[in-house]
Amino acid sequence: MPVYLRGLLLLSDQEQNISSRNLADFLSINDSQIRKDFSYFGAFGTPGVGYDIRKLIKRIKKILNLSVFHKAALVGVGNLGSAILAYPGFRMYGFDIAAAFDNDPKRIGREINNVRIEDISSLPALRRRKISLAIIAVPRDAAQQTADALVKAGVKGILNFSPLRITVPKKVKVITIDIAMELARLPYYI
Amino acid sequence: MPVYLRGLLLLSDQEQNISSRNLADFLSINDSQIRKDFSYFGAFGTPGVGYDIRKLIKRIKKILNLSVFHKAALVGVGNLGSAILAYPGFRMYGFDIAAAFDNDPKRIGREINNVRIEDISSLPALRRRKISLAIIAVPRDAAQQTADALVKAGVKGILNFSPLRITVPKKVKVITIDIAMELARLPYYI
DNA sequence: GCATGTGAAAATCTTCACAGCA
DNA sequence: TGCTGTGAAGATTTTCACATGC
Repeated sequence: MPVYLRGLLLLSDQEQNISSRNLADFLSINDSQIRKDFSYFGAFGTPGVGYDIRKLIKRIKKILNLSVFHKAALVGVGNLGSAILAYPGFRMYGFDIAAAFDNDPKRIGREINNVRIEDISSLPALRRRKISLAIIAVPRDAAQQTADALVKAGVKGILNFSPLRITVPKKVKVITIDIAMELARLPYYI
Repeated sequence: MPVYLRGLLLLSDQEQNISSRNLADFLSINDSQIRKDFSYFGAFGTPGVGYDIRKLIKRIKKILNLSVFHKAALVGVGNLGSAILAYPGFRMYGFDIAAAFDNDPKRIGREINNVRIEDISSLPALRRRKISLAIIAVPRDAAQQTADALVKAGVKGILNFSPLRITVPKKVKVITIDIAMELARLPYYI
């Protein structure tokens, strides 16, 4: 579903409707895969016409729990963290990086993209501020303690950029992006 | 295999041997999955003992074509690109970011982590320098033209950080990391 | 006894093919 | 006619269970 959503968002300013066949071509997958996947969530399209892209986006956003705007916190405002703060791509999925934290006094108080960098000791306030998503972009040695602090602050989902395996209670969902590992997949194909 | 490699690299400074059971626990997967996967590439372990971690790492690196050191080029030295240049995690997989390119005259000539930033017009030299992997970290509007230039320069594998779908000849392998899309997967679970 | 490697079984995922609707 | 939604078939992946080797 996230992949379909991304494809549809990219297509939405070009077309009004799309068939499963055309979306499949765009995403380089099989068309009945798409129809089958959508069918698990009920009917989305019109026979003979296809899918209304804007409606479909709304529907998928609802399924993915993206129809309400979400606030996310960023922990670690080094190079990677700064890149994330400056990245404009979150908005179209219904996200806002609403808070940023670091432990470096030189960074605290600065502002990037209208977000003021706070001291990491203020993490517990996330609960009160109703921020339940976080992005970890700290050095690897600090990843686990950051995760612990986030969980304590009531965070329910974490996007983790450290290559370390972080341990959290299983009610908390972690998605890890290990850039080096992704790069390491390439030589196999060449 | 990349996931196994990462786990083993993390474990290698703690243990000498590991059983499929223990590795499975560490990675939160099923143990026969691991044995089955390894069996496709021949026998790796010793019954009654398990797997020699260092040997296993060597073996998997060979399978993934990581046993020779690879050079990679980075295109786009903004925030994200700088983070990638500064990231120390590539080395353990056998990688080196050996070149960096940008089109901003203010950045060209600077050095980050012993890599001098070159003008993007020098991309064609990648072929001569035997660099066949590249990382695209440019603004989204420049992603496709960057990919085109890389393909022309003989690059065979691309790690793409732009959310746009880039089109390349099918002999070129592209792995896309869309940070916003990954974050968008979290709210479903919470 | 302990853990691998592997056929066989079970579960899941993908594709086919077509009835039915716009 | 064109395309959806979906049972059924086919393909693949995952798990089981155990004979074999250290």
